[in-house]
Amino acid sequence: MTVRVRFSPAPTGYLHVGSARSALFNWMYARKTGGAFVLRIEDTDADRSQPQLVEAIRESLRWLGIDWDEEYRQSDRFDRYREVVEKLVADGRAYYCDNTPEEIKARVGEHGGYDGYSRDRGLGPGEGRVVRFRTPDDGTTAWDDVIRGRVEFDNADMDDFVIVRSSGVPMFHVANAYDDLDMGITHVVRGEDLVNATPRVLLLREAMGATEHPVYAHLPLIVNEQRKKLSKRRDDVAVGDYRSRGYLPEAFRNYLLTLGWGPKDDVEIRPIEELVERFDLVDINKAPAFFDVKKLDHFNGEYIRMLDLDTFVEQSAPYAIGPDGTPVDADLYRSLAPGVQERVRRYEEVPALLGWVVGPPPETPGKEWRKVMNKDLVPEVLDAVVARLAEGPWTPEHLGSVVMGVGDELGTRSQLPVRMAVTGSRAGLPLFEPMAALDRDEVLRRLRDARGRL
RNA sequence: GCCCCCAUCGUUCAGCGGCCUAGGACGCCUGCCUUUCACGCAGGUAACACGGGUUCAAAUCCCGUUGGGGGUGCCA
Repeated sequence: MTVRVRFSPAPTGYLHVGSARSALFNWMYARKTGGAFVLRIEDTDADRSQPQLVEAIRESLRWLGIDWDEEYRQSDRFDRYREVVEKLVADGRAYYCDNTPEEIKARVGEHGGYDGYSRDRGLGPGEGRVVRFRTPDDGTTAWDDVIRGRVEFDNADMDDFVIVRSSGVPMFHVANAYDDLDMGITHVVRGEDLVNATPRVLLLREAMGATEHPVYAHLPLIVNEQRKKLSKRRDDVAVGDYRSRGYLPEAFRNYLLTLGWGPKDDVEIRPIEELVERFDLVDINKAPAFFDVKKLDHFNGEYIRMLDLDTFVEQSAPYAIGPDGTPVDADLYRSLAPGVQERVRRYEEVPALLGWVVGPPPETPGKEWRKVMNKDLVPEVLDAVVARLAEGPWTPEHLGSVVMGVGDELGTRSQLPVRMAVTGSRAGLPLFEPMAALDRDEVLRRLRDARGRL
């Protein structure tokens, strides 16, 4: 039997970290087994689904290198769902119900939820009527989850849930159950927040005549520092945001994979092919995992440093800009790039490294400034450097020998105060090459300004 | 409230009854390299939630406690 998995997002928001991880694990499994990966847009809720978000989701998946073999949209399939629902009604497995939300609230059954009042009233379709699935009153519904082991629910705890809205539009459970059946999905890999939906879908499948069920694998949730499920509201989770902040898709994908799973040989950062080869659903962890941006940054830094120089320059060039957006000269950037490459963990860090080359240096926090500039001999260093830089060749080599020479003569570290004066920071790129790219007057002005502030 | 689930360093993955005086990675700390920072290299810090069983032997199996999470929609 060939494996068929699916990723089924609802287009109610941008692709976020949690869904991306679900998509990724499905994709990994399909690629590992040579199976098919189906993208199914679950847009049955017309009020909340936004068509333009479908393209945004597809775009984020593509960015992550997650490609799909088939694509469907549930809104194209309403007729099919209505047809199976009619069959369910005819078979006595579902029924029309005219109870209003207020009435439902009053009608709470023994186990909570709707008490099934309309079950045998023989209602037909009509204005304001929904279709409910008639859940069994006893017995249990269970499955062997690849990740969690056996999970069991008492049918008595499930109320007769709505499967078709009063608007006539089918809902999640039917659409999902029918599509998995119709599309021959063999493995359902999704977030743990969906476990409670599984018995309902299983019951629905049986009512639709299914004799076999897919293998279910419920992924542990990705949580924030409060250990709560990542939420679009509270947390910074849109995949697109990571993209624009300068994370590499390979790094992001690789990091995502280490949440809930890891290769047995402990080598975490490696080509996707090797990860696919070692991946298996049964090895996925049960406990929720915290999305640790610090570790993501480390992964991203590693991936950035693995890039060949041309690729790095090409990808990071848009970030080589000053405070007002002025781009750094392309040739200059290229010559500076090796130094940039080993210093950034995200491309968005690039401007801080060389914005001072095309714009004013950033305002240095007073504490930082004093730490460097309140040292002995700083005035002497700055005075000497200003004096000796007034003329002479304007090359990195000469700047270096002047600054270092002053330090040698005065027996102090001369680079730090000069760096602080010129770049506004005590940390950064090797100083003299970018410094030589500034005008002599500009450098002298910055040095004198700093001297004046002492 | 009711239903379902989870529990190893601060974080993450490993460990599926003896190889564990618990390993890797991130973070953090120290040192080396270096007249900045970073990279790199060498070290270090730090965990089996608790209580009962089972067993010759438990981080590993069972039960309970505690703590945490998910769900409980005419959302998916």
